[in-house]
Amino acid sequence: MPELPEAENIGRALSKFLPGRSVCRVEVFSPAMREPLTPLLTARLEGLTITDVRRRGRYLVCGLSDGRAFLMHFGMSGVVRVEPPGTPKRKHEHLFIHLSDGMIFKFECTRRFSLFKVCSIDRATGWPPELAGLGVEPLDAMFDGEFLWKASRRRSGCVKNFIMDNSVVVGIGNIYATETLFAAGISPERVAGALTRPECDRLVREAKRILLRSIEMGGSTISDFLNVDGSEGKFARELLIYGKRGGVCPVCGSAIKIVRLGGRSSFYCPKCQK
DNA sequence: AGAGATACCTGGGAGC
DNA sequence: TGCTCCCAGGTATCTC
Repeated sequence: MPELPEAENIGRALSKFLPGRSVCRVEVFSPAMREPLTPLLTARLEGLTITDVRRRGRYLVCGLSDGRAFLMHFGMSGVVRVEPPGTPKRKHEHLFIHLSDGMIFKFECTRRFSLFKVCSIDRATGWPPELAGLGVEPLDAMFDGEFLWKASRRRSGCVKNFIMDNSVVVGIGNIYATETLFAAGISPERVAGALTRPECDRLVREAKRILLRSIEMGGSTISDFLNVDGSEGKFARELLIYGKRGGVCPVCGSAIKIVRLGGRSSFYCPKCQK
């Protein structure tokens, strides 16, 4: 499932391919994902050139020559492909954008949690208004131990839900939150407001390390721009605790426990994580 | 304001 | 084999 590292890699690949190409025609096959796709057909995109591709959290923003942009989010199952004409349409491909060079930009989403819409760009922020309210980028220098410590004061919820809160820090989903807490030796059930300053330092350090490692691993799976997918890449092999139902801790051998937090399964080692 | 629950959606797996 | 049920996930929205 695409999380921040996947969005980063898809964005990097698309930023080498899309800018400079123009939209010839838009084809919509399904009425809705997270929002209806039909407005794309009346958005008069034909003739507009894609100017740039930027990432914010798990969103990608593709600038257009008229000052507007495409806003994309991959939900859980979003896949982007660029293919030549004649390639058979897959079952869950909901949108084709025919480009000036004949290639077709395709958006696939099995579970329809993805977002694809045309939006404006706020002059003050340089980003779509839809993205106002997002928290800091986890790889930004602003995201440090002091930031996390201050942001967590008087927060009574558990630390796992706190670091997954997109209004605090963006792009840390269930998998990376689980792995980060394991690496930092902090129980997912700890009250966020009770974290110590050194614990916040560890959390931030491990989150950055794991995200960067995952970006690096995913990068090598994108060999060309004909198949820019959102698969998990090789990092999935390096998961130490996420999804290890019935398994044991790779550090101490204790049985891995599962607790449901915020409606999501949280794997942790009761001995290594306090 | 913050926290928790719920809905959205589909495919895959378990259990009968 | 075929049916039902549950689970996975991010985000928006609702309630308390």
